[in-house]
Formats: sequence, structure tokens, C-alpha cells
Amino acid sequence: MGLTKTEIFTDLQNEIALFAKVFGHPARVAILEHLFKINACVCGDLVNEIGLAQPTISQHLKELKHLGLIKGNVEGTSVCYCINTENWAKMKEVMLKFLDQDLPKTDCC
Amino acid sequence: MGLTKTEIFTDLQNEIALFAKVFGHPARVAILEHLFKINACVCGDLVNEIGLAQPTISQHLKELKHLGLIKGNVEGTSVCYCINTENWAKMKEVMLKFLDQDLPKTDCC
DNA sequence: TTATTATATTGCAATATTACGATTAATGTT
DNA sequence: AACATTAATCGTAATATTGCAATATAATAA
Repeated sequence: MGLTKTEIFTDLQNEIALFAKVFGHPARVAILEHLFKINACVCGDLVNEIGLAQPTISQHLKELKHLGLIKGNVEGTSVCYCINTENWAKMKEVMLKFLDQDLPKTDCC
Repeated sequence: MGLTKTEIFTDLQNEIALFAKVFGHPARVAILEHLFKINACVCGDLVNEIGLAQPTISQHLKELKHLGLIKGNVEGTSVCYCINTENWAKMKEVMLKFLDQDLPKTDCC
């Protein structure tokens, strides 16, 4: 059906999946890495930086913004993007708790 | 097109996206959490534990196994699954490096 | 051998995602 | 006002994902 049955999972499980999903495309990974590298607002050059068409980048930015991981600020004709550090920290906390599970080294099978 | 242009991204960006993608579904998150909680091989009861049909669970397990995050061990008529701790640690390293980027608190926009 | 049990595979329908051309909207420039 | 620039939105085609019924496979039990 292509329709995820979110209702049978916990809120936390769905939240983890939503965050993970947004990282599940290399373009969005690249966008975020660029924003971290530049460490400032980036206006415009994301389309040049990543090799995808402008509407495609715009779509990826929308998803990142929708989850609150980046902020967009209108600056004249262009829009400047940067990491939303507060929300990034919140996301990180959730994801680290999930990833940081550990088991004794003894594999059972 | 629905076809991710992996060739324009770095290997690392694609690797991060692949790991993230597999976490991008709550059923797979739930399966992993269960395996960590039980802390042993789990035979059979994953279908009961998660509320999805057997073929669906089997498909999710296949994806997790394909990325090397879990192991399956045939035990009579059933198959027992557990976390592949080595590969989990490797994945964690990659993902932590990506998530653990930090910026000064001063938001630019 | 025949049945039983447990899991995998196949096939398919419904929905989601990715990508981009064309267009629109908003602002700045002349 | 007319034009230029930049980014968002719309529409659409191609592909991917999700979920499950039906079936196949594999091991054990009777």
C-alpha cells in the first residue's frame, strides 16, 4: 500500500523514523554538511553547491525546514538558510539515545 | 523520476543516507529496539511483537540484514535474529560524526 | 511419507519520493 | 512602470516503498 502504519508504533519510534527519513537522502545530508561547514547563513549558492535543479533543492530545503532543522531568512530577493541549532540539539538527543544502545560483545548467533 | 542521483554525492554522504533510510521506518526502529531490549537472539515473536503481517516483517528484517545491522541464525524451523554488534558500532561511528556537528549558539538568522 | 510449523519470496495495489520544466510570487533595479 | 533576479509552487513522469495475500521453501514431527 505504501502507507506507513504509524498508529501501531510509539510516538518516539515515529519521531526517530521521521528524523532518520529526512537524513535518508544524500542531497539533504550534503545540504546540512554545507550549512555546518560554512557556519553562517547561506543565500543562493546551495543550488550550485549541490548538483540538482533549483526546484529539487527547494523541495529538500522545505523538508528540512518542516522538521525544524534549518531556518530560512528572507534577505532581499534571496533566502538565507542556516542550521536551527536549538532543534538540531533536540534531534541529536533523540537520535543519540537510539543509536547509543550497546550490548555486551558476545554475539549470541 | 523517483531516482536518487547518488553519483553526484560523496561515498560518505551516500553511506549516511543509506543508514538513515533504514531507520526511516518505525517498524525497523521497533525491531531494533526490541532486539536491544531482549539482548539475545529472538526467534519468531517479532511478528507478534510488532503489529504487522509476517511477510512485511520479513521484508523489514531483510533490509536490516542487508545493511549488516542484524544477524539471522537458522535454528530448526525458525530463524533467530540479533544485533550485529560489530557493524552497529561501525554504523554508529559514521552517524555520530554526522550528528555531532556543532555550531556556536549564535544563530545568524 | 504426510502433516506441521516457521520464514522467505512473489506479485500486486496503494501510496510516497525524487527530479525537473514551467510557472508564479516577491523583491530589487533601472 | 518594466525588467531582472531569486526562490517557491505546480504539474507530472519515473521510480521506490509499504503492506499483505498467496505461495514457496525448509526443517521438524507424526
